[in-house]
Amino acid sequence: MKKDRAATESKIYESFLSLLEEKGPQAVGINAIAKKAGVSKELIYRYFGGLQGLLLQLAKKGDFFKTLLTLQNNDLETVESVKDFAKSGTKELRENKLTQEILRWQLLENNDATRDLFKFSNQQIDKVFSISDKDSSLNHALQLMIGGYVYLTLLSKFNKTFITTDLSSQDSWDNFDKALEKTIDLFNK
Amino acid sequence: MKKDRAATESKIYESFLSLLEEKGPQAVGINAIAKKAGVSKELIYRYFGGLQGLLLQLAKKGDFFKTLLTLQNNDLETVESVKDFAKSGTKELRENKLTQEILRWQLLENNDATRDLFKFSNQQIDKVFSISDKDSSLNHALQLMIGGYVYLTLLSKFNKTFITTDLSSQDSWDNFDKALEKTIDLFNK
DNA sequence: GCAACATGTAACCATGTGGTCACATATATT
DNA sequence: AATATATGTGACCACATGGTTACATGTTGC
Repeated sequence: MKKDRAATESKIYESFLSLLEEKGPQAVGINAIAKKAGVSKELIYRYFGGLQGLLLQLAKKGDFFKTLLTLQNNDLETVESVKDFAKSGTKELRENKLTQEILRWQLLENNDATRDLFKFSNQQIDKVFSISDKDSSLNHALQLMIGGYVYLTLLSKFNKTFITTDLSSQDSWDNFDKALEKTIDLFNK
Repeated sequence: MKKDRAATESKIYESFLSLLEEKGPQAVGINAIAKKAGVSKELIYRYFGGLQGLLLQLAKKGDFFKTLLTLQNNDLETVESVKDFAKSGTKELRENKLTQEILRWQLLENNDATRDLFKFSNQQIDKVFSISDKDSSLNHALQLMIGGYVYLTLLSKFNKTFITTDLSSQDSWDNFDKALEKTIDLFNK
């Protein structure tokens, strides 16, 4: 039997990530992770300090919101740049399943184990989305719409429609993008 | 020992409701309900057909969205009536914890047990929020904002802030309402 | 009163959970 | 080579889960 701690740690961490990504927060447990990694769960406690440690590791590595953070460098002075930013942001959100599951998780609980992870991911969100505008109404309108985007994205995992909108159709998301752009325009007129 | 089936059924159903309302979907289980009702769980199977039956009962009784449905009668022709409707809707959502937990539940799973409940509650949402406007952009903008309201409401249970906004402050919700109103205005200009 | 039925309980089952344990085996150190 | 240490395993624990069973007791109809 070969022994390779680095490889084992990697197997555990990757199993944890893919489990979260594929099956959501509810499916993430010590037993499930150990089984998926093909390893004794004792090692998860020994190497990571249990589930809490794995979440902390995820927080530190922070391999979510990457794309959004690179966009952060863009100046957001012109209306066009804000619109571009919004469009990239919504796309990133729809494509990044791991981020989605972390956001879903935040709607379920907030305890010692998850606190660090959420704290970090929220810092990321703050960095990206803190668009301080003179017009506080625009700020709140944008925050509502961003929240709406998150909500509809999470909802689309289990629901085909929201009110009259088909969440499985790319057209719908294009329309949401357009509505978002138009709102930005209207507030800037 | 007194025997009163009606009273027992009521105890079970009420325990189920308050458990869902207070602790969310994850806390709702046969054992927990039976324990809270102070009754043998066998009776839940016998009288309701298990958890699935309880959910079905909730769907049929449908004692959520009541306030919103009475508002439905308002004509939504004038801009002012749409704004009033929006304001009442957001208030109702923030106050109705049971509705909130059902909406939260929809973000977690969709299986045989929950299907009927979600189907019914979505029909209610559709009735209330199907504002067909000539301007499809306004429609999508409103849907994003409604979704955002739902998201932020659910988020506020475990999180104090979203981006820069204090979710525990009434002012914040007033500002969201104002932003919603202003958006409606801008689209109608 | 007595039989039939409705109502209620507690024990039990298989399974799953997080967590710990003693132990085995591979790798490093002396 | 012998010893110490790092790595890995499987059994085990207490507890909780959904679900079923056998049984006891209250209520009703004859």
